[in-house]
Amino acid sequence: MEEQHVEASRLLFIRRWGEMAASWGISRTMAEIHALLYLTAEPLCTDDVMEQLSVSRGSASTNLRELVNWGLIHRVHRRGDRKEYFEAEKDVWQMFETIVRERRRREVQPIVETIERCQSMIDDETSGLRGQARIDADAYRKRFTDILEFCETMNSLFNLMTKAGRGGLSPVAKALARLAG
Amino acid sequence: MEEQHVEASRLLFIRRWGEMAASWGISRTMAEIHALLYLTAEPLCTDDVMEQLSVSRGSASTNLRELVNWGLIHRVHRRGDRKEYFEAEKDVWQMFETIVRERRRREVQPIVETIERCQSMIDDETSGLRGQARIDADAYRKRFTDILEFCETMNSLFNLMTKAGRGGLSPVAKALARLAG
DNA sequence: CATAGATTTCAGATAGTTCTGAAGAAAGTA
DNA sequence: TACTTTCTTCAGAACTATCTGAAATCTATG
Repeated sequence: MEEQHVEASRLLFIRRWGEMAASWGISRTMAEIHALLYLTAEPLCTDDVMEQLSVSRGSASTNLRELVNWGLIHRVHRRGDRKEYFEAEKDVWQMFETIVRERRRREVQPIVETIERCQSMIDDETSGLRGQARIDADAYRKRFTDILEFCETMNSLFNLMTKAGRGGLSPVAKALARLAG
Repeated sequence: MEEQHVEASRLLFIRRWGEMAASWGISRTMAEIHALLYLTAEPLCTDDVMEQLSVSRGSASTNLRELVNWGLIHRVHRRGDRKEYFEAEKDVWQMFETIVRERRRREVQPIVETIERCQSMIDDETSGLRGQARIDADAYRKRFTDILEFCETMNSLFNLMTKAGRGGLSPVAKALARLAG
């Protein structure tokens, strides 16, 4: 086999992409399927995925559905063929935007909602407090506000990143450099 | 108890911060300890953490060490007291920088290294390939390059952000919001 | 250097997640 | 309708991550 290094690089990438999954809150198999489809030019069917990654039909089915839900892969129907095929989004920036949108929804949004609730809980009560209790409440209020601002900054950063990809990094970099003084 | 809402908001925040942990690749207890220390004005010792969060000594010890490794909390020594106390970084911007730095190291860096290896594996071999094998190798090269470019853009953006952050969170947050539209 | 208090470590227990394989549903075809 | 192929679902199995509790280690002090 002359292409053994090419094939090895393919396997290495799939493996590593899967190993990274844990720190992204994604299951290893789901990430491996995504990597496989990202590298493969033609759409693959469930049996291809099962065979290439050595996973069961149930797992392949579930993880493919989840990837479709995320919007990272699409179903492809071939006329005259009963099977369903799947194809990954190949535009990296589009992929990134999708991942960011999902992660923001899962990670940042719940915190924002909780903080807002925490703030209103404190506001309900602060005016009636005196002495140390009042001081404590004010300290919490400050911490909650800081976190909220932090989340908003994260959101802006995410927006900025997706923009940066489209127009190129340079305009964003300049704007930030100006800010940094 | 007049402060029951204040206390409730404290518990709610700690709980939610912990629940979020999974999608950040951080253990729940570690996140809860961080939330507890973030909200508490005075440094706490291991026993305080054990009592307030109902966790074992071993778990408290391990998770506190891990938080120190991340740089999210500091050890505080009190003269005349053998116990060690822990205090969270309260500057949210500093916290943001720390989290981003760690996540980049854990999530982005390994991918970059893998891609570089994949690329060199392909380069070793491409010139000798002809026909379909050559076309496949070129396609892989393109996919790897796309991912690498993406990682580099992320890195640049993080660098700029942390630079921009020196002047305090609020102006940066506002400027980012404006930039991001 | 012996002791008591504090911290760390780690083998085994527990809890949580993901996978498997087979049954059943759905959809196309004769 | 009966049959075939494909897809989905889900109970139980397998695996992984995290915690517990106690023993070992460390450290300050008389």
